[in-house]
Amino acid sequence: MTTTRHQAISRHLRERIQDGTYPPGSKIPAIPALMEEFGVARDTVRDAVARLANEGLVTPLQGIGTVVRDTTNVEMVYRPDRPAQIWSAQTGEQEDSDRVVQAGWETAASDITGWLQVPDRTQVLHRIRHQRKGGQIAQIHEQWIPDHVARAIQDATGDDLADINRPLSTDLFSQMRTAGNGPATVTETTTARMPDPDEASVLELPPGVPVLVTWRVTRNGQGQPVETSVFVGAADRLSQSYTVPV
Amino acid sequence: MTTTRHQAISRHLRERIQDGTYPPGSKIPAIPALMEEFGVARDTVRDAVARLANEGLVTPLQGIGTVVRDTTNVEMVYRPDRPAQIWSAQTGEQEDSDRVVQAGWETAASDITGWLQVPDRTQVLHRIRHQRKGGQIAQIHEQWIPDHVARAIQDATGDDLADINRPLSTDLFSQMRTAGNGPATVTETTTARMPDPDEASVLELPPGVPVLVTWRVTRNGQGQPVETSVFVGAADRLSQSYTVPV
DNA sequence: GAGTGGTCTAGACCACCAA
DNA sequence: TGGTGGTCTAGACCACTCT
Repeated sequence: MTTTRHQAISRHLRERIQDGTYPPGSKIPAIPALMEEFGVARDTVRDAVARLANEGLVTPLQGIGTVVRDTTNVEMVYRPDRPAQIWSAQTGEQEDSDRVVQAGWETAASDITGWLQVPDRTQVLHRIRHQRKGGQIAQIHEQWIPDHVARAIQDATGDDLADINRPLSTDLFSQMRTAGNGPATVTETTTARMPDPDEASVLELPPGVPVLVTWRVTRNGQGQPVETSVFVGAADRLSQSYTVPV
Repeated sequence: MTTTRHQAISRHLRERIQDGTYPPGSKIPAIPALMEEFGVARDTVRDAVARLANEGLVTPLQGIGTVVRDTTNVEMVYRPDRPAQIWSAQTGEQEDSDRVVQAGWETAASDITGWLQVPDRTQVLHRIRHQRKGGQIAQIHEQWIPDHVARAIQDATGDDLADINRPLSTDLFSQMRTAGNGPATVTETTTARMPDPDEASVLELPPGVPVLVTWRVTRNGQGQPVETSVFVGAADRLSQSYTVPV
C-alpha cells in the first residue's frame, strides 16, 4: 500500500477543501506553487488535480485557476405526479423554459417498441425537448408516442405534434385525456452514469459531474403504455423526489 | 475549435467501442501500439485513455490491458414500497446479504434533526448497513432513528437495535408497526455524484462510475418522521424504480 | 505582459500479471 | 520473462484571462 506522490497531493488538497481551507468558489494554489510546495514536476501536480476534478470537487479553468465547486446547490426537484408543472424549486417556481428541438415520425427501435408494447417497426412520434433552468439546459427529454395515440391527440386537439415551432395549446398529458388516452400511472426507473461528450456539451457539465438517467413509461387506465421517455439530467442541478405509501 | 491529439485518439477509440469493433470485455490496443499508430508520446495516449476511463467506457488494468466495460448490466431494482424485500432483480430474487457494520446512539447533526423534526442535539440511533449483491457491496445504507422511536421498538420487541452482532427478529418497518409507529409514507429524493475515495473503495467502483445518492424520510400516519436514511449505491449495478399515479 | 491551466515530448523506472 | 499499465521528470510551447 505505497502512496504515490500525486495521491498524497490530491489527498492533501481534498482535506483542505473538506475542512474549509479552500471554500466553494475559491481557488486552490496554482500549479507552479504546488510544484514548489511538494517538489514535484508539473504533470505530477496535474495528475493530482485531475483526480479532484473527476471527483467533482474542483473545476480547472484555463487562464483563471482551479476553482472549488459548490456541491450543495441541488435545488431543483422533479416530481412525476405533476406533469403540467414538471419542475419546481422548493419555492414552487416554474421552470425557466422548455423547447422542443426535434420532432417527427420514425420507425421505432426494438427497445422502444418493447416499452410501448407495440409491434416491431411500428411508426412512433419522436420528440426531443431541452428543459432549461437558470439559462442552462438542465435536462434532455426524449419522448416516444405510439402512432395511434399521437394521431388521436392531433385529431382531438388540432395541434401538430411534429411541428417544433408551434407550441402545444396545453400540456401533453392534458391532451391525452382529451383524446381518451388519459395517463393513469407512470413508472420511472433511475440510474446514473458519466455523460458522453455530446451530453456534457449540451448540459454544460464540468468534469466530474454525472448525469441522472430516468426511463419513464406512462400507462392509461387499462394499463396500456401511451408514452415512454428518457430523461438525461445534470446531476449537479437536479434531484428527483417521490413520495409513496408503504 | 482545434482538436488536440489526445482528443482525436479518444474520439477514435470511443467510436470503435460504440460501433462494436471493441466489444464489452475485449481490450483496446496497448499503449505502445497506440503510440506507434498515432505517432505520439506515451502520456498523450494515457490522457486519451484516461478520458475514456472517466466516461466509464473502459477500465485500465495493470498487467492486463485496458478492457471495455459492459454498461448494459444494471439489473438490480430498488423499490421503496417493499421494505421487507428491499431489492429484487427482475426475477424477484432476494438480495444476497445485508450486514449492519455500525450501530449506536449519538447526538444528531443539524441536518439530521431537521429531517427528523426533532430538537437540536437530540440523541438518535445511528446504523450503517452494507447491502451486498453478487459478492460486492452494492449500497451503503446509513440510517437515523429518533430516540423515542428506537426505545419504543426495543421495549416492544426485546431486540437491541445497537447490537450489530445480533440480527433483528423481523425487519425494522414491521418492528415499528409493532411499536405503534407504523410507517405510512416514504419520501425519497435522489441525485448522483462521483464517489469519494472511501466510497469507491467500499463499493469497488472502477473509475468513471458515479454513485446514486438517495435521502429517505419515513413518516407515520400522523405525518411525523420515524426514520431517515441516506443510501449511497453503485450506479453501474443499481437502479431505482417507482410507480406512481398521475 | 504576467499568470493561469492545457498539451506534448523522450526517456526512465516501478508494479503487476500471465505464460 | 516479456508485456501491460502507473508514476514521474525537466523542459517546451500553446491558449486563455485579467490587468
